[in-house]
Amino acid sequence: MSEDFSLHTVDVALTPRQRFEEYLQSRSKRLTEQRRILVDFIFKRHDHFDADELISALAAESSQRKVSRPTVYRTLGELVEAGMLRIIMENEGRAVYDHDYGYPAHDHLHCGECGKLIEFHSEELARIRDAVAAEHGFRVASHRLIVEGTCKECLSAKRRRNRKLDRI
Amino acid sequence: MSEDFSLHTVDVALTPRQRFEEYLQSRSKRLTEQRRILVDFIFKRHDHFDADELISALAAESSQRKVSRPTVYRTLGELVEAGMLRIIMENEGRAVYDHDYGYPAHDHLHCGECGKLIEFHSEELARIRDAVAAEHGFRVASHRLIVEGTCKECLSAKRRRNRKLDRI
DNA sequence: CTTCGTGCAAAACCTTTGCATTAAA
DNA sequence: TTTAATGCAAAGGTTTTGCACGAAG
Repeated sequence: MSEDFSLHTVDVALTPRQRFEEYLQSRSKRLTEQRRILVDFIFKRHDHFDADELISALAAESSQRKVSRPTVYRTLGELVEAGMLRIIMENEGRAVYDHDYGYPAHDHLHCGECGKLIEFHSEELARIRDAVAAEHGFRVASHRLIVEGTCKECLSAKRRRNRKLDRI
Repeated sequence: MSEDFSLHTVDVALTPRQRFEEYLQSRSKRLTEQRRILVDFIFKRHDHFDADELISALAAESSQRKVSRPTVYRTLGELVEAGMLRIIMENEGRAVYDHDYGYPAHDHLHCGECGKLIEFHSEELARIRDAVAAEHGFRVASHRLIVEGTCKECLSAKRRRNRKLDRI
């Protein structure tokens, strides 16, 4: 049983880089320059991204030495294994990654008009999830919830358009 | 506003094939032999599948005339557009489809050990989803929730293995 | 030194598309 | 008879892999 909680009892005071180092050491993997660049870059700010966006953004930072595409993919996989990133959805065939470390658990509202992702957190949701799982004797590791729809801004824009049409 | 409810007020008494015919007619599309084979085959029983499994299963039914791979993909897209199928997850790069017609709304527990998908329904969940969306002025179209973890059977198997190890 | 990681190019893989042919309506 | 749909083959686009070289421990 104890190993099942180990993922959740990591020291949250560690920086992402330190956390990643810890993971790498535990697997006898090496902290290379490329992995260092990537973990620092990815956790510099909180946002959602896909592999291509990451590679472009990295290339834009001329100060950074470039990291090859295969290495980016390999490192993304390691960060997911380490529990530091998670894939929240597939957008047009590309996996969209989200921070899963140093940031509170959350889910997303996804606007189908503008593509925006709005984060929210609900304790109640976790409670229901656990209750349902318990009914089935299922042990929860995590969950992924995306609510599809239209955001406030796009709804307003639509209403404006409709009002205009009404007047014609 | 009225158009926003139209998707939910379709006549549920229609068979999947009839429902699909209705959709096709509304778009001036034709009810071809291939589309008939596919809609009948897919809705013959309720389960989750990916394009490849569907093609194999169809090929196994020697009685059925075969449908080409591109046509299968095209028809799956149409059934999704018609609101009769939905993609619940990506499994190893392949889109996993689930019935979204003639079957009550539901979400899934996904066992990471055996890959099983367990369905459940929760009114409370929909309530929370709507409350959160309302807080953000977001209009909900649908949602996708997957709870990852380990199912009862795989937990038992694991416990058996552990007990054995303990005795050594 | 030994082993692991990187970069390059090529491959793998699911899904989509162009086009000539076939079949709905 | 007109227009949409199919099947084939080939292309698309993301992600993965084989392998020789380079770097970490």
